[in-house]
Amino acid sequence: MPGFKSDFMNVLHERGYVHQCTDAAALDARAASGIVTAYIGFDCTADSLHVGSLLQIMLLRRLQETGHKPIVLMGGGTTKVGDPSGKDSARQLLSDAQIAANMAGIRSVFEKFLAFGDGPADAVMANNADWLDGLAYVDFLREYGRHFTINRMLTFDSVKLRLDREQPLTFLEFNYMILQAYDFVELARRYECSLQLGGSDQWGNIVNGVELGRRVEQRELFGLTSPLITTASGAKMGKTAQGAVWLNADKLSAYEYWQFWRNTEDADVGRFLRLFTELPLGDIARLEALEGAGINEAKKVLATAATAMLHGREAAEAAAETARQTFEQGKLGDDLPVLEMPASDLERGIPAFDLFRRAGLATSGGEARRLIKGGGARVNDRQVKDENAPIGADALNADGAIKLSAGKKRHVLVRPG
RNA sequence: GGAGGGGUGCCCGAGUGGUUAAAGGGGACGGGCUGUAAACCCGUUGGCUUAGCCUACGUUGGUUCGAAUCCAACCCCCUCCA
Repeated sequence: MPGFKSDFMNVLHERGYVHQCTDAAALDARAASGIVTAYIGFDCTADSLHVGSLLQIMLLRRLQETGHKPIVLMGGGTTKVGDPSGKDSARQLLSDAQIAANMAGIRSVFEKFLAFGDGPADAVMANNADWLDGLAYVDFLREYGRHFTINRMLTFDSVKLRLDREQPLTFLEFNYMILQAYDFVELARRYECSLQLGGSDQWGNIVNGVELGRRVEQRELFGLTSPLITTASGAKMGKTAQGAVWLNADKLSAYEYWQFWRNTEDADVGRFLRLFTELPLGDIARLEALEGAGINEAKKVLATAATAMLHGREAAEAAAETARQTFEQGKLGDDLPVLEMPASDLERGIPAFDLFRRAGLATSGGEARRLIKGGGARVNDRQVKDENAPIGADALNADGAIKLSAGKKRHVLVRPG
């Protein structure tokens, strides 16, 4: 690895954040001599971000740590268009109200990772709806559209993949890259922003922005992308038994988030520690050298560190403790998901399959029955044999709860409430 | 507007009148082995009040004892032509 002059570039390279960069040497010189303002755009397609976006958030955090200024760009405008990158078909169009609601859900997570304020290296938040919503179509086309050739746009992966696979690409989506390019120029004007970060799937969009900046503003802009993170066995990162790994606490508890990291594959532990925690590289090298079952200790460190960053130290420790009690001592941890059940229902008793469904351990009665037939369902650690057997108040343990388990890892506590 | 191809379960994809809740693969879930890992092996994978019933192969109608399979109209997608 070539030695860089700036902390920023050194840290990014050492920890494995860099996939491509438009001009690493020039960017390094810029970062070594003063504050660089950089941005990442986040589209508002859901009411919470998930771990797939965590790498981008970490990029901004590293940027700020090394003395530079992050801009979080909310895609209030671009979300109305929809990014075709990496997708086979257009997303359903979101209404303005949905976009606004999603943006509200997403915003809060950044405050956990970045320091916002008015200082020179404080993070700021912007919304591209502020300049995109009011664009006059013909003026915009004349001023910016002439800098884009169709010939070139057709060569970008986001477009090419769709066409190659004979999937429709609407003109609406086709415009996304132009709007994103324009975002970069607009941020350069408003904030002296000179660097756009993003995932590797954003390379085309980012390069377009860099070029547009040079053509219309004679500015030297930079782009830097991070690698696509997959697990060592090739799967896309960010799925758990329950679905997406959300960052908002109301969509995924600290305990479940901790579990997600705890279940990291052996081969990924070192890489994830470098990317998603702030442990010194020396400590990480020591942890990832652990062999056999020993590497589980490294996974716990990873889980607790990552969870602490998002949910706070206290919640992370509590999640670690719950996991310890549940998995290592066979007891009940306080942080397990809880299903509140009316006392009257418990008195009456509920068929086992229905209880598992209501606890969210199966999405339908049939799935719950299959779980039981397959021998994967347990009540208070005893296997359920009869799918219709009523489970009631007599199953409450000394602690006043019933422990339901689906498989070895998924547990829910049922409490009267 | 014209010609041709196509729309099947979470996804991909077979199936061209009955034994088809629909081959095969992927994914997912469960079990085994382990270390709450990977790999591998086994099972399951539409819903329900589950030895039964209901709903399903773009939509709506029709032919037939019987249709995902045949016919008609319509909707949507792809390719080429205008």
